[in-house]
Amino acid sequence: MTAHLVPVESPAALAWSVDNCTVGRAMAILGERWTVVVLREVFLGVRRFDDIRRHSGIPRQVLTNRLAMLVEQGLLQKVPYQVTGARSRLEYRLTPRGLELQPILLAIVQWGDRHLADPDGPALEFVHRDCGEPVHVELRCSAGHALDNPSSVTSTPGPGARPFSGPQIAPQARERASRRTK
Amino acid sequence: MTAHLVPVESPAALAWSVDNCTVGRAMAILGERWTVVVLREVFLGVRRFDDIRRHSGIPRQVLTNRLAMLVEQGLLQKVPYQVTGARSRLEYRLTPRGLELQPILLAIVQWGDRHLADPDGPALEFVHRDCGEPVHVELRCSAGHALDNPSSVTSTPGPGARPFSGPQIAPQARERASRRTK
DNA sequence: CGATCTAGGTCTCGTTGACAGACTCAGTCT
DNA sequence: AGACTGAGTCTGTCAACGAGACCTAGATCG
Repeated sequence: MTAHLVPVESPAALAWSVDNCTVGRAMAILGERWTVVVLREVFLGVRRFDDIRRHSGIPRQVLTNRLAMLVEQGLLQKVPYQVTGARSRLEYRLTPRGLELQPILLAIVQWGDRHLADPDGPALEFVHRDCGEPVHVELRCSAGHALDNPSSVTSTPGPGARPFSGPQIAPQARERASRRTK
Repeated sequence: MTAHLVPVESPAALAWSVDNCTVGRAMAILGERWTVVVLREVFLGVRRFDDIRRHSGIPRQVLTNRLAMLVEQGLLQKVPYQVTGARSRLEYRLTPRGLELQPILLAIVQWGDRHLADPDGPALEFVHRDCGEPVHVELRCSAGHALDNPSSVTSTPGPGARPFSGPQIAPQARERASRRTK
């Protein structure tokens, strides 16, 4: 009889499928090494290809890909601009959908500044345009309560929840028919 | 004289180096395809290797790597557990540093639910443990003002700011030196 | 006893993505 | 005409991803 070291409960979340959880989908967009850095640049007002590239150090090809992907996903749009005495070119601006990423970006900045900043502090601060005070992200429920510690948040299945029907991976001996497309 | 199509201002952010901006560093951790999905699982209470793998569909090798990286970065820690009649094993739990990622995760969920959810709605909802009301992320400045639209946030150089000293990319001159060897 | 199950991994290998460096192209400036 | 500039494309190398098979220690079953 072995005494267990921590109480063993089976997490309720395991009963629910997660294959339509939007975290996975969002991270399919945001979860590439440079995507969020590109967005940071655009939020900072750096909107032109070479400006972004020089300012952030992203390789050309990668920047091309990321920008195209972000346009395709509807987070950025191309807007023509023209400096006097040059031909018209395109710059990248946030769409409304892209603007709504701001809380994500600020949450990342907030965490990064707290845990990854240089000893002399963060390079960049985000402030309220009206009063100049620094901005932070906070959690609040619809009843208006501020949620200050992480454990006061819990999760429940939402309207789109589906029961978790075993491993949708490979049940180990699935018919080995369809894979060979070579 | 060519009239320009949009007002052309040089963004102030270009004057400041961004190479110690914490967004880049944070994304070096979070900006891998599956990292945030792993974190979601752990936040949901799914803490064991195979549970995470089956529940989320992450490939084994990738999960191994992500977990090791997250432990190394101090976001997760290994805690031994034991189900009765089995040997002691390890599960992964959030460290305090990891728990502080919750706003990021919730900001992603919030954006994803709004823009990427199935028509029947999100699969998962996060609620206040005490009152059951859904949780959302909001921006607020230190003076207590709620910031509801993205343009009321602006950025200024912070204490660690350094002036931007040209392209730290390739200082290579544009000389057509050598023929390409095919 | 040997066979089997299970959790948590490795190993191998083909595909995709990151990245650097060179080349292109259209319009402008000298 | 020649050089410059912004925004790319092309090419080749190398790391990361992803699928599937294999491995291992302890528990259990026949």
